[in-house]
Amino acid sequence: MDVRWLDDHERAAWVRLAAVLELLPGVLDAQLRRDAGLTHFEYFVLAMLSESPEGALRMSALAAQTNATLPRLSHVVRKLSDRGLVRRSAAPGDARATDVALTEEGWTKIRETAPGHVAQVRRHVVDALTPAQIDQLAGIAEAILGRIDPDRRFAANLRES
Amino acid sequence: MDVRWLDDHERAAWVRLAAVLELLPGVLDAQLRRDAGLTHFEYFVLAMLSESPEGALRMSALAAQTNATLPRLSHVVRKLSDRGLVRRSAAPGDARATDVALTEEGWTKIRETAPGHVAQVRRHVVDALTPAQIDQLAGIAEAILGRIDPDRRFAANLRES
DNA sequence: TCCTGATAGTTGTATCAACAACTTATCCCG
DNA sequence: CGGGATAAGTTGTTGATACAACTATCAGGA
Repeated sequence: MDVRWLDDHERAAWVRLAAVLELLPGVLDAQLRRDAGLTHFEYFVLAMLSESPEGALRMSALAAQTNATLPRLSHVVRKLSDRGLVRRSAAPGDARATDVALTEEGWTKIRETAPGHVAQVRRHVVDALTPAQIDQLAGIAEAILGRIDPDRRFAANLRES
Repeated sequence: MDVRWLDDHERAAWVRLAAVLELLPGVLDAQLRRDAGLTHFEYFVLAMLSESPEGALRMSALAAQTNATLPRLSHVVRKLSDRGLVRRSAAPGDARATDVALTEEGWTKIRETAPGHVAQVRRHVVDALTPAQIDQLAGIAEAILGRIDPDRRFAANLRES
């Protein structure tokens, strides 16, 4: 088995990407925990709901949009429900299914939280790049997604405010 | 508080980057768990050791290079030690400190594991990009790191083969 | 010398995510 | 109109990480 190792350019790029992969999630998570008492994943769940018509989604649809397994989502939704941010209701027409909807407090929470999160994204990512780099980044990430998520189960309708 | 929301270009780039942030670690982790029974973090620990002179490092130095807290590293090293991949020894000259070194089995493990991991990185990242994009990516990641890790505590001596 | 503060690590606890097992309901085909 | 197969969620258990508390050692100054 002979290995195609990375050349200098490739390694420089990968090493830096790996560092971003390691550090950036922690930075975003920390701000949300501190300022809103939310995990990044919990924030993302609320955000996806807020962008759906009526602020409600079927559990399995929500799981697909957030790239979560159903068990994971179930636990998280239960806790969000305990905190009064979402409400669960039996889905009309299919007795197996459950619909999740933002409560009034949930709407308030996401409206209050989004600006700080966007500011964080701006500070640490968007504003660090030139307009040309922004477009390059879109192309690069798109190309990588073509490999790791070929049928766009996840990234399809992503729209983080 | 008026918010500077993201425009279309910015959002396109961020949404895709966020998707990569969400999916890529899982892909890399899965391959290592399946083929080597190692967490990505455990692999990274072994890799950092393998690139140090003598294959040994002080605990705190290893923690810095892997961006881990000392408690986290302590737990992981204990388990790697139980599996016979590393050995802990009192550091000469400072009775507080601990040196961690790869065992012969540890060397074997990292040599066997590296090719598959590099292949994975190639398949999902490097080979998805043009040479121009490789260089763009290095620049973009570098710029982001300038914001999230200004004094390069982490990315300094990163050298993932 | 001795005392204070800082450094290096370990251990224990609570939180979060992955996986497996289970319940209930729906679909579809004979 | 059964009945097996699939789908939707929930619950329980395990493994992993963050955080806090603790022990032991070193460094430096009164």
